[in-house]
Amino acid sequence: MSFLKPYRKTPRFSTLSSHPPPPPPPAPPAPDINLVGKAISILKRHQLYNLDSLSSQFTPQSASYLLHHSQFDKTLILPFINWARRRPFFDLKCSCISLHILTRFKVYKTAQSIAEDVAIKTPEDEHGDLVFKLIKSTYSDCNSSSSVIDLLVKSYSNLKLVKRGLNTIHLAISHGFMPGVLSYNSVLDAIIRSNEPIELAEEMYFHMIKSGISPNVFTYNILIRGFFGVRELEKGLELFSEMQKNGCLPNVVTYNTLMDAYCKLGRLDDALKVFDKMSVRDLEPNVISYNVILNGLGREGRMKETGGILEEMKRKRIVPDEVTYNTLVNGYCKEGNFHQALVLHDEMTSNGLSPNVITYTSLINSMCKARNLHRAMGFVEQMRDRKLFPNARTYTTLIDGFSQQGFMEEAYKLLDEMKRNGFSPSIVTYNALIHGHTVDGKIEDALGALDHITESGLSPDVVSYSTDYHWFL
DNA sequence: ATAGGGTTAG
Repeated sequence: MSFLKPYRKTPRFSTLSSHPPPPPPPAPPAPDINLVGKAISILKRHQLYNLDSLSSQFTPQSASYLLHHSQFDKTLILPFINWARRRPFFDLKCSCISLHILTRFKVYKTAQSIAEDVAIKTPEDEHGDLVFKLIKSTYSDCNSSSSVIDLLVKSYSNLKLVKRGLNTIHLAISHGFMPGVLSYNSVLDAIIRSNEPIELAEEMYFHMIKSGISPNVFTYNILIRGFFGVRELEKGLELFSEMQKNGCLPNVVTYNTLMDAYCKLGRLDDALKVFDKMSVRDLEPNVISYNVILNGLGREGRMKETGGILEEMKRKRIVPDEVTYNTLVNGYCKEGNFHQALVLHDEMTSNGLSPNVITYTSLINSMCKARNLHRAMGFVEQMRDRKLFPNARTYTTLIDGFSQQGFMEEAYKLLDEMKRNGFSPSIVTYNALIHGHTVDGKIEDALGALDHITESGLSPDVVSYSTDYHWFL
């Protein structure tokens, strides 16, 4: 990981004949001490509403000055930050000072939200150097600690800005800071969620150990999910035993992760073995454990066995949640048992749970698959009556439903509506349309839809081409 | 303050 470029030496002192030294940069305008004094006294009297009249007089310098001056007065500074953070004078430096203050007072939620705003507002800071420099230069004046680095890395990771997260860790270390386990965990999670090569996650894992940070149960859970996700079961299982060797006990999340991974690989029986192992280890399965198993049964067309599982949940007083019902509704839909799906849909409401957009998307999908578009649209109506609105997946499901039967005009109307409502069509949406044109026999339109993919910044995938390919045969 | 479950295409 070295980006060393050949270093070109420039003479430290230029020749006598050269230009005079550049003038020092202009000093920033001084803070308005008067204004700051007024603002502080308003804050001391808790008259936040009176601050608004001063808003237009504040400069970044005055705000920084106030932040710095009153940084230890918690009841004064927190309201000020909340008031100031969305105002125009609240610049990058103000944000950084606030991050130090907020993490010192453990007000992580606000801190993270400010850090994310900063990240979004500085897209040119691709590697996070600019923000890091500011954090470092304000660090000691704010009596900060390395946890501000954790917060920053976590915020980058939340936005899947992997490069910035990774580079911030490296910058921090090379400047003598100590990123904690949270920095590593969040960046590992971001790597895996953004489908970066798993080797990168592995490299960071080794890096954290070399830097003296011990992985915890979160670290292992994140990595196990990552390795199973790319079908590297041996590596995942290796970590599962490694964690125990290192004295880190797997928890329910670890077991649920393993079970779900097995289910998604079509190995329900292995998932059930893991389930049994849990009770041997004295760990109680929770509602998520059961949902994972129910979903696994549904995927293999074994809905008959769900009854026994639900019984067991009842015995153990584990209350089915929204996800449990959605899983069951979806399972019955896939089996073509609409009757049972609707029974559960009703049971949901009578148990105080509300069917949501996912429940309806399952039902709509099964109606589309049964080629009953009328009933599919009926469910869309029902959704609207319940103040639920189709999401991108619902639209894609409907577009596919209409396309499958060659109703392309309706399909494109739905595409329009989808865009109007702020959803971006995905590659799946376009592939459904392409397939539709092979149904209605309009090859030019199929190729046109293929063009729409690239126009919208996506790239066609195997499905796009294989759909087309059938047509040329 | 970080980890796990449910909806879409050939």
